[in-house]
Amino acid sequence: MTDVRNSRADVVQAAGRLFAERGYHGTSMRDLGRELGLHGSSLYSHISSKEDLLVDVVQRAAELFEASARAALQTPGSARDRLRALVAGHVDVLLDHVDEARTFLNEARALDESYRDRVVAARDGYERTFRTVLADGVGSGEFRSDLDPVLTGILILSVLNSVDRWYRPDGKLGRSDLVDAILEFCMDGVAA
Amino acid sequence: MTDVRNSRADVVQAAGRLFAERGYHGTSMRDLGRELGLHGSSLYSHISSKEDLLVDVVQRAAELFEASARAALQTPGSARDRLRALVAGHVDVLLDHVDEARTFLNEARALDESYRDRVVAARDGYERTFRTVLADGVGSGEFRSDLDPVLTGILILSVLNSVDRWYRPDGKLGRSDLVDAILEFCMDGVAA
DNA sequence: TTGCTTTACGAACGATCGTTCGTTAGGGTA
DNA sequence: TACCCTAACGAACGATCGTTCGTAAAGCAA
Repeated sequence: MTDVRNSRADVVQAAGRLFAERGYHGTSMRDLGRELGLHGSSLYSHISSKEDLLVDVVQRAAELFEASARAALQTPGSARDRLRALVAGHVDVLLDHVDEARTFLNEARALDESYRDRVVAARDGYERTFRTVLADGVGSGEFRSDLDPVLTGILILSVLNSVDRWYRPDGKLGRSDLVDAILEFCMDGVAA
Repeated sequence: MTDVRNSRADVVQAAGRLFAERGYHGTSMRDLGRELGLHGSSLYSHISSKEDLLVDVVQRAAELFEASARAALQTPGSARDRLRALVAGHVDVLLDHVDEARTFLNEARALDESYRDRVVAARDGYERTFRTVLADGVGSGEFRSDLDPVLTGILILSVLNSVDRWYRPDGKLGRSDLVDAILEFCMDGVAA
């Protein structure tokens, strides 16, 4: 009844799950097959290599982060509002797509050079979005004038990228509470 | 001449380097041998299994972090002084022993259950040190009374554990500048 | 000198790796 | 009905994995 056959998307999703949990090199094609109730060799009906899977997962995460940043930049209002949107968007991507995000953050080194370069470029561009908003806020007088946008952007992203390591959505800390807490922790060092 | 033969410590150190760079599963014994100018099989004159190496590297990092925390706790003065010592000590361990620290933080999942449990316990104890100092500061009125020691400890450690991902010691930001910047970023959200 | 210990070699082991290939089962379309 | 295409099988490939073993060279102790 319900589809017993798998699609390429199913394979990519399961790959993201295992790559995030055990790492790319810690996941064999037979492991991945077992996750879907398949033989390892059957996966090649959907993909052409294991690295293809990693590329797909990482690319998907990159797109999600980029889309989130683009949306946040279009938030009307102050630089602080845009920073808030950036942070909230990052948390959303991280928590709604844990596997892809984790793989993006931790397993990109397993890609070979050309793909890895693209990941680094994506990461740089994303980080630059934070820097830009921070610099805007400094320019408009919203943030402290001696704030270093580069360093502050890095520190905020450090906090954000660790969220999935400790946050449990079933606890008493709801997601919006989480975003508020992070903003408070970071913004207090930012406010003018 | 200078010793041409390797000791167990050499092997463990090289293992830390490769595990940090490529991950445990991404490093073969023959890779590790090549790093030392040896055949893969020769490593077994020094160790009894690959996992032994991971245990050694991770254990060494755990000891370094624990020793740093113990020393910081004995710093005389205010809670803020002890927090400063904790942060500076963490940065020192992270930057002076990058490979062990990175492996400790990222590759513990490759350990089998009993060892992994011990790493988690060590991590919890270390985190508890931060919580304790933060709670002390709240109790003494140094830090904001509504500060959540658990959450704040996690956020500070998030910043700290990412340092090795971006900090380059040859840049214009010296190590003490780095510690100051982190403290400022975190403490502003902490001060009463 | 003789002998012991440490370190390294290099062939070889079985297991597992990513992947290929010929085949088959089944649902959708004509 | 006949056809085709997708998804899956399962055996098998060569490569590499962690590891074992018998051996040899070198330094130190007797």
